[in-house]
Amino acid sequence: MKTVEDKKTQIINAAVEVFAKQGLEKGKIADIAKVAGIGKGTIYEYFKSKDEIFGAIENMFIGDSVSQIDKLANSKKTPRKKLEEIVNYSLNMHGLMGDAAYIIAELWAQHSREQLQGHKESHFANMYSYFYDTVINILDEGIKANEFRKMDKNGIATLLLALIDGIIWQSVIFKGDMEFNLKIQAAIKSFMEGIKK
Amino acid sequence: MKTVEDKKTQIINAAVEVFAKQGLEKGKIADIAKVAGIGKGTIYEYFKSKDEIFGAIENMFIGDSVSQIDKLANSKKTPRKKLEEIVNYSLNMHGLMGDAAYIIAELWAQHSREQLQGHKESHFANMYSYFYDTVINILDEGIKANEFRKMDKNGIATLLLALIDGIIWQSVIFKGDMEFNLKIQAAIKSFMEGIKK
Amino acid sequence: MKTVEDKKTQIINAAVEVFAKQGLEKGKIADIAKVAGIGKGTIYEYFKSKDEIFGAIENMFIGDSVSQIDKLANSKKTPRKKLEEIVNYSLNMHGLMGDAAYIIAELWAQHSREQLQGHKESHFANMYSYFYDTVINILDEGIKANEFRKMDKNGIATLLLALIDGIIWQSVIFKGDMEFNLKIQAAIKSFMEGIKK
Amino acid sequence: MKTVEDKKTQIINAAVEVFAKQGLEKGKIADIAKVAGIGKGTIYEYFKSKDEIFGAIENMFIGDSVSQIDKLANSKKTPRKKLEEIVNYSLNMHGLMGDAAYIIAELWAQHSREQLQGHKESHFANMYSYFYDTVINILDEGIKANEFRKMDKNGIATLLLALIDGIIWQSVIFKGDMEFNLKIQAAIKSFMEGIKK
DNA sequence: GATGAATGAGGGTTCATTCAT
DNA sequence: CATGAATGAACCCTCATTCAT
Repeated sequence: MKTVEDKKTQIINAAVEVFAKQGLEKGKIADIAKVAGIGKGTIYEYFKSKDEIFGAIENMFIGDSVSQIDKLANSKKTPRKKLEEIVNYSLNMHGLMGDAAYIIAELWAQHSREQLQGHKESHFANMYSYFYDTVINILDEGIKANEFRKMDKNGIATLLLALIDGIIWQSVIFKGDMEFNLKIQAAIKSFMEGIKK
Repeated sequence: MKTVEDKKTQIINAAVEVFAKQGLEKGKIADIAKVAGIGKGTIYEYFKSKDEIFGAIENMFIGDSVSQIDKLANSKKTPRKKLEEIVNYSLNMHGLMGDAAYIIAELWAQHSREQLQGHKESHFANMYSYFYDTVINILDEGIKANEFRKMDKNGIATLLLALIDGIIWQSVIFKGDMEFNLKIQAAIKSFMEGIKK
Repeated sequence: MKTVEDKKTQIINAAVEVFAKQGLEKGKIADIAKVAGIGKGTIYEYFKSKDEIFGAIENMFIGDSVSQIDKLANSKKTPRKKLEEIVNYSLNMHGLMGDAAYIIAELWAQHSREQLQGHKESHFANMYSYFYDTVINILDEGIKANEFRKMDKNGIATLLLALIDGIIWQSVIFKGDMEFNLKIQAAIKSFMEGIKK
Repeated sequence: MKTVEDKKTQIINAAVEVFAKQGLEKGKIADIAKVAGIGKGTIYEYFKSKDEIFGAIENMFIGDSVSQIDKLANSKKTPRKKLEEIVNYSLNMHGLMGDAAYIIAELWAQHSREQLQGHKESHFANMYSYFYDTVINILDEGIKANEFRKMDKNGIATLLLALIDGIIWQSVIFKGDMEFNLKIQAAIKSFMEGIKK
C-alpha cells in the first residue's frame, strides 16, 4: 500500500535524477513526471510548486546527513574511528545520493543568495554548526582518551569540515577518476596522522 | 578610447553583479544591459549568447586564479610563506570577486554536469591539476629546504586544496560571521603546524 | 430520504454560493463539492459538466422568476397592486437569491454571446417576452378597470421592464447603500404616478 | 508614427473584439495578439497582465461615457433635448462600442464582486453617482425653464438611469430585433411625456 | 452510489534572441 | 555600432473530468 510519503519520495527521487542531469532551473516538471512515471498534474497533488520540491530535496539531504553523522558520532567506536567514518560517509555520500552533489551545490548557492538577501534563515548553516559541535565533541573525547594529542580544537574541527566539503566539491569534478580517490585516502591519512598522539 | 576588450569586460562585470544577485538562470540579459548602462542588443554584439557570457566569466575566474597562483608560486618567498599566501589569496578571493563565489558554484555544477554528459572537457579539472602540481612543487621545495618534514606529498597537497575549497564553500554560507573567520585562521595554522619540520 | 432532485438542489445551491463569490469561470468544481459537503466526483453523477450546472442555475432562476411573476399576475389584487408587487419581487430577488445577481449577469452575457453565435436559443429572451406579455395584460386590465389612464402600453411595459432590470443591475453596485434604496422607492412611486388615472 | 498610446489602443481594440466573442476568461491572450496582428509577447510590452487589459477596457468605457455625457449635458440644447440625447447616446453605445456591452456586463460583475470583498473601490459606482448628479441638474434646469413639471427629482433621476441600464441590458439579448427598437422608442417617449409640463 | 487520486490539455507569462532603424 | 521593440518557444501551474476502488 502506497502512502502519501511513499509517493512524495517517488517524486523526489525522480526530481533528483532530473535536476542532477539538467540543473535546478532547466529541469522541467514534465520530465520529473515522466521519470516518476506519473502525470504532470499529479506532482502538484504532492508539492505546491517547484520551489517546494527544491525544499524537500534540501531537507532530505540535510536530514539524511544529520541523522547519519549522529549515528556515527554516537556509536561505540573509538574517536579516531568515528572521525574516519564521518569522513568516509561524506565521501561516499556522493555515491549514496547518486548525482545529488550537483543539486546540493545549486541549492546551496540559491539558499545562500536568499539568505544574503534576508529571505530566510539558512538550514545549511544550522547543519554546519551542528556538525562542527559534533566534531569538537569527538576531538574532546579523543584527547581525554589519550588517543589524540592536545590541539587547537577549533582549528582542527574547521580544518576537518573544510576538508570534507572540499573533497565532495572536487569529487564532483573528478568523478570516476581512480587516481583522485587514492589522493583522497592519502589526504585523510595525513590528516589523521596530524592529530594522533 | 574603449577597445572591444574593455566593452566585454564592462559587460562581464555587469553580468557577474547580476548573476550573483539572481543566479545564473534567473539573471536576465535585460538586467545585465541595464547594469552595464547599455542596450540589450549591444550585448549580442560582443557575446553570441548567454552561454558565452557564462564561459567568459568562467575563463576570467580561472585565468585570474591561475595567474595569481602562478605569481605567488614563482615569487622569492619561502615555501611556507608561499603556501600561506596561496591559502590567503583563495580566502580573499571571495572578497576580491565580490559575490562571485555563488556564480562559481553554479558554473561548477553546470560544467560538471556537461562534462559528465560528455559535452566538453572541464576547465575546472584542468585548473585543479595545475594547482595540484604547483602545490606539490612547493612542498618538494620546502622539504628540500628542510622547512617541511618528510610527508606524503600527494595526501598533503590534496588536503590543502580541499581545505581551500571547503573554506570558500563555507564562507559562502557564513558570510560576514566574524567568528567563522577566526576559525579559519585557526584551521590554517593547524595545517601549517602539521607539516612544519 | 434524499431524492435525486434534492441532491441536485444541494449542488446547485453550493454552486450559486461559489460562483457568486468567485465568478462563473473562476469558481471551481472542487470548491462546489467542498461547500456541498460531498466529493468532487459525486457532482458528475448529477451533472454531466460545469456547463450543465450553469444551465441548471439559469433554469432555476428563470423558473423561479416566471412562476413568481405568474403567481403575482394571477392573484386577486388590483392591477396597480400587481405591478407594484412585481417590481418589489424583482427588487427583493437580489436579496432572495443572495448574491445570485452577479451570476445572472454573467450567465446573461455568456448566453447572449452564444446566442449571437447561433449556438442556442435564448431562454432569457423567452422569459422577457413572457414578462412583457404579462405586463401588457395587467396594464390592459388596469385601463379597463379605469385604474390606469389610457397610454401607449408597449412603451410603458418596456419602460417598466427596463426599470426593473436597471434597478437590479445598479443594486449590484450600490449593495448596502441605504440611500440608494430610498431612491428606488421614489423611482417606483414616480412611475406609478405616471400611469395612474 | 505610432505612439505607445496608439499601440495600446490597437491592443485594446483587439481585446474588446476577442472578449466580446469569447468572454473575459475564455478570451485568450494569443487570440488578442492574432487579431491585433502582433506577437503574443508584444502584448506584455504594453500591459503587465490580462487583468491590466481588463482595467484599460473599463477605463476606456467609463472615460468615454463620462466625457460623452458631459458634452451632452453642457450643450446649448433644451433640458428635454438633453435628456433625450443622453438616453439615445446610451442606446447607441451598444452600437458605438461594438460588442462591448457583453464585456461591460462581465467587468461590472467582476468589479462588484471585488468591491464586495473589499478589494477596491468601484469606478462604476463613481460613474453612476456622477451621472445621477448630472441628470438631477438637467431636471432642475428644466423645471426652472418651465419645461418640466414639478416632480420628485430623485425618483425621476433614478428612474431614468435605471431605464437606460435596463435598455442596454435588454438590448444585449434582443440584439438585432427591430421590434425591440420600436418598443424602446415608445418607452422613452412615455417617460418624457410623464415629466413634461 | 460515492469518492478523490490521477490526469493532461490549455493558457498566462517570461525572456533570450533578432533585426529594422 | 548601438538600440530596444517585437517575437514566440518554452514552461509552470490550474482545474475540469475520469475512473478504479
